[in-house]
Amino acid sequence: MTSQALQSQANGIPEEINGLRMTRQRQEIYKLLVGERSHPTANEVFMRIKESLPNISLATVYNCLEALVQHHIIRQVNFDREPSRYCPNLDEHGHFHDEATGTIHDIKFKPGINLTDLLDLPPHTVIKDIEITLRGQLATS
Amino acid sequence: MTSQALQSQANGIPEEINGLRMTRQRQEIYKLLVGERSHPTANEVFMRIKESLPNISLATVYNCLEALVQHHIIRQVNFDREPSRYCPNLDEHGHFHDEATGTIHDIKFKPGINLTDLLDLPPHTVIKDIEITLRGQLATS
DNA sequence: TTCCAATTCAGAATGATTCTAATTTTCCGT
DNA sequence: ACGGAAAATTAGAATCATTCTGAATTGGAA
Repeated sequence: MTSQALQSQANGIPEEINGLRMTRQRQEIYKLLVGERSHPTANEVFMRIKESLPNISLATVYNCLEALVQHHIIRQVNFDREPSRYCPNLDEHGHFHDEATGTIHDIKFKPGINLTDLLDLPPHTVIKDIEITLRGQLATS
Repeated sequence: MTSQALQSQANGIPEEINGLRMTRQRQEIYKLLVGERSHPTANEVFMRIKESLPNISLATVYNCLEALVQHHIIRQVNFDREPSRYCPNLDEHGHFHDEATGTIHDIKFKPGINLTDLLDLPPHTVIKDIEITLRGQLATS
């Protein structure tokens, strides 16, 4: 392979992210997630990814998603006990679940807000992760 | 039954809460939840409730918990895709999951905090429910 | 090339939860 | 109290997202 190998590939995704080797399957899945911000489930990813990788298996989709999550390349989002959804937005943000349409929307925090300042936490607590989820409806008018 | 039936029973739980008839099973499950604030799973409730109701079935535990949740008598709490947990605390609060011990702690908000004020929500949004979950560790010293 | 580890794969297994259909209990009008 | 309808309970089967297993493939280093 040419010097290109050192930088990135035709599809623009580097060979390695956060110490995770970006195999073809991982690349395609990551690209799909970045492309459509619809917070798809593993099964939805599986169905859509077949266009580019017709022989991929569902187990691989789960494997890849888990690897991407563990290397902090994407985030896993859960609503109640529904199937997990996956999100390429790494900024601190919440998720709003529109009950009318079933769609998920990223919710930014207003500037200068530090969540932990607002919570009555026990002293010496080390917070690794905060998740905020909202459920409701986008008014029609 | 005497006039007692109109007010409440020996165990102190009324015959009806929020329009839900409090059967023996629902009473015992609710009492157990109020008694120990450990946020048990359905299966943990099932195992512990057998002391007072040896013949209860797991399906009934699920039925009762669902009925209590739907009538806003208790709350269902989910962490990632772990089994659901149940919580009798109806005040608005978050949940802190201590990774070291696996225990769940209720987290109050500091006074005067309105969560929705801090979020960059789309206009005309009707929020039905907010959930805040934290993951981390209680420092040892 | 050759070897070893990582990855992928298909299908089986798991486990929390829900469903089903049959009983039992409760409610209410008589 | 009595009878019937509705609600609740029950045991076990079914569901379904996810994880596991073991074999096959791939990739990278020597």
